[in-house]
Amino acid sequence: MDTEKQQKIIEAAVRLFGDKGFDNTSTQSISKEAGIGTGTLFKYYKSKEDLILGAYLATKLEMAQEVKRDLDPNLPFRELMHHLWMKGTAWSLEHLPKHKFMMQVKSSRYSAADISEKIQQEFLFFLVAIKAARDSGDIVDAPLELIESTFGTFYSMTIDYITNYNADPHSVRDQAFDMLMNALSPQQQEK
Amino acid sequence: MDTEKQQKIIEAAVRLFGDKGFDNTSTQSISKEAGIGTGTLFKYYKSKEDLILGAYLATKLEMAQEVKRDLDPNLPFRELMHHLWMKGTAWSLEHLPKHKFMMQVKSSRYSAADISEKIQQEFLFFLVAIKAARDSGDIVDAPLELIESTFGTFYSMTIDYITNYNADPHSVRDQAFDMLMNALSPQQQEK
DNA sequence: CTGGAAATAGACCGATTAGTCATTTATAGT
DNA sequence: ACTATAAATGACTAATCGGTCTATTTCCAG
Repeated sequence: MDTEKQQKIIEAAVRLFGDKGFDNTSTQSISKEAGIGTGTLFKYYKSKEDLILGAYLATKLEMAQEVKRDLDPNLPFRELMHHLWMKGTAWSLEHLPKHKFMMQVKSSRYSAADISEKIQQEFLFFLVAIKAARDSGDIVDAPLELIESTFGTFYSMTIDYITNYNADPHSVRDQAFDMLMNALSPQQQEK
Repeated sequence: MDTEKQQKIIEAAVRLFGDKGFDNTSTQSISKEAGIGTGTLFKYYKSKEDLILGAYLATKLEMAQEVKRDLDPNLPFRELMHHLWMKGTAWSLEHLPKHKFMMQVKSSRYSAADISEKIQQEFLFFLVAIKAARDSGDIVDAPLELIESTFGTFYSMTIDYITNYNADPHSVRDQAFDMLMNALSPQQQEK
């Protein structure tokens, strides 16, 4: 197996998938873009679904690595989130096709237990930090997964907004982060 | 043109699309589900894309009507949002296939200027209310469309969370609303 | 240089699709 | 009852798809 060729395949697939969607991207066009034969593609990935999930895992790991660089997991919650937010938005805006591709996979019917698990592993520290912050009353007392989803939806909304409206990345990124932190702030006892 | 038959088509299309996605739903299966011939479908909608957009508009208008029932547009911002939130979540949870279908259209390549405009018209009061609240300092001073997107993403996240985790709709709906209002609250001058 | 194994290519296959069109069926006016 | 018009039908078509298979090229050990 030629890992360099495999890299070419993934790059081509992510680019085309991200651009035109899974169902409008034929395996033929991917192999052509990667500069290989149709049959060769299926030696590396036994099906289109396999390719999608393989590319997803590779891309997600690539992003995770970048986002976790120089990260001190013992930082206070807000600083930890801020680090992830800044590194994450920068990476996504620099690699928009990859970002779009990953968003597509998330909202698609494609998923595989082993891949989801590997990714969850990679972001385990994130869940742990949320739990710690919640238990110590630093953030809202809501289900962990709801808090996680809030982060995720805010994140993709922000990237979408910046790209769709050609908005200034810095100001939107900062403002959205403040809004996110407000959303997660402990609810005041009211009325 | 038989509007009753058209209704049947839309219902069948929304159900199937919402369930299996556009690209895994053939026009044949839609016409079969609607109890009509393949050719008839294309008398009512000149293409599959036309059908998708037509069904989208019809479903969106149906939801808008329900959500705006008994709505006093002069309510204070928070109460107005609360009304929309309660009516909206109730409708979406009662009509999950329709909700899923609309989410799919939003994140798809399908869009048409005239349809987007009609829908925008229908929710104009919403933008106006946001603008008024922002101008009077009741909520965060952010771009209108960013505030609107925040509402939208919170909304779909909440529906997704409730359905995916079989969570208690009432408590999640209420908690998410509080988080949303916190996100939109005016940022305090800091540091 | 040689031979055999591994990697590659792309023509090809069966299946499926959106959309068409000749034909049949229903409707309505006289 | 008859005819003209409109509506409905589903077999059909051309194109495209994911995936296979065999002929060919590449590679390297001896």
